[in-house]
Amino acid sequence: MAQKKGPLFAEVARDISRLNGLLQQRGERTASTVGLTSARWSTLGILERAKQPLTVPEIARLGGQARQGVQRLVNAMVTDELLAYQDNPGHATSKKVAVTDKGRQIYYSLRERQETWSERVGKDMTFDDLKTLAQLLGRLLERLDK
Amino acid sequence: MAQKKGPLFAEVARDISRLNGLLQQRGERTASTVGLTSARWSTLGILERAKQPLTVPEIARLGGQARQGVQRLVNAMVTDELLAYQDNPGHATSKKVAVTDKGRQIYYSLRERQETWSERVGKDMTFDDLKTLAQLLGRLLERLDK
DNA sequence: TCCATGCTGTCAACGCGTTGTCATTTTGCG
DNA sequence: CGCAAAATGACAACGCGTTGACAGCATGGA
Repeated sequence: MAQKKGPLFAEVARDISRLNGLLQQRGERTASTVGLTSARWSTLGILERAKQPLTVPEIARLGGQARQGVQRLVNAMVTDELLAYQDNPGHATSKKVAVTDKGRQIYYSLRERQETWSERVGKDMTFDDLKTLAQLLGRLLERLDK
Repeated sequence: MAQKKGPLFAEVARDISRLNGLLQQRGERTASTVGLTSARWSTLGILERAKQPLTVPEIARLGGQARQGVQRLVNAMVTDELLAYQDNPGHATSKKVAVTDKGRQIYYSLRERQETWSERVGKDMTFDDLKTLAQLLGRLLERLDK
């Protein structure tokens, strides 16, 4: 190997942490305009992308989070009528979680807003840059996931 | 523009959040072997990279965090003798924060460990890949920071 | 010099992630 | 079929990030 990857990797790790903070901060701000938090927003996103009701542990696995935290979040969101529990034919106690009309409506209004924002942020990156970035991050993710 | 960047950007954002989680989890595990947390580790890192004592607000700015949270962390680390307050000639109440010998020793033992780990993780990425990744993340960071 | 403005430390409340534990249900294997 | 192992919901404790508020110090301009 010509050069050490370690320091470079450390820089990447710092950048990711920093970016995550900025993105979350931005997400928090955007989401708050409709009374959401970024955690709730991304939970809605997971369910919408799945296009079907999921159990709490399934949501947790898809989001790479502890099921206990997701449980707490989902319970709160059910109380707020963004989500609703449905009976799960295959399981007596682990109910399916579905997005309500209210939740869906809020989610898509945020999606629009985020769309225009991300277009603006990505202004000085080409489509290919973004694709490369997504590809590299994906590889890293795959590597770290196991 | 040939294709929409929005969805791609959303994917990048999700990847960053996910990677941040995995990296923090890993950092937590590594740091815990010497009785540290990843937040304390990165605080030590900021001070070591600065190569000089800093005030709490300076640390917060460098880390992109709220000064109140950093203050709490630093106070705890001073109690644990990882950091120490020094008088600040230019300011009566905002003391400088310095790394103690104990803190420095722990930090560098972690650096070694992280070095070998990151070499292993970066195994299936070339040096150029990592460089490209760092460059793209840096651009994004710069864009979002303002 | 004085005073408005900003910076700093501290305390509090909150959101959200983690891990651990426990009782209960579900599962899959012998 | 039966039973051990895994999955699930719940509750708790904790770490660490945020914002808001408030009092005291620092700084710069009138």
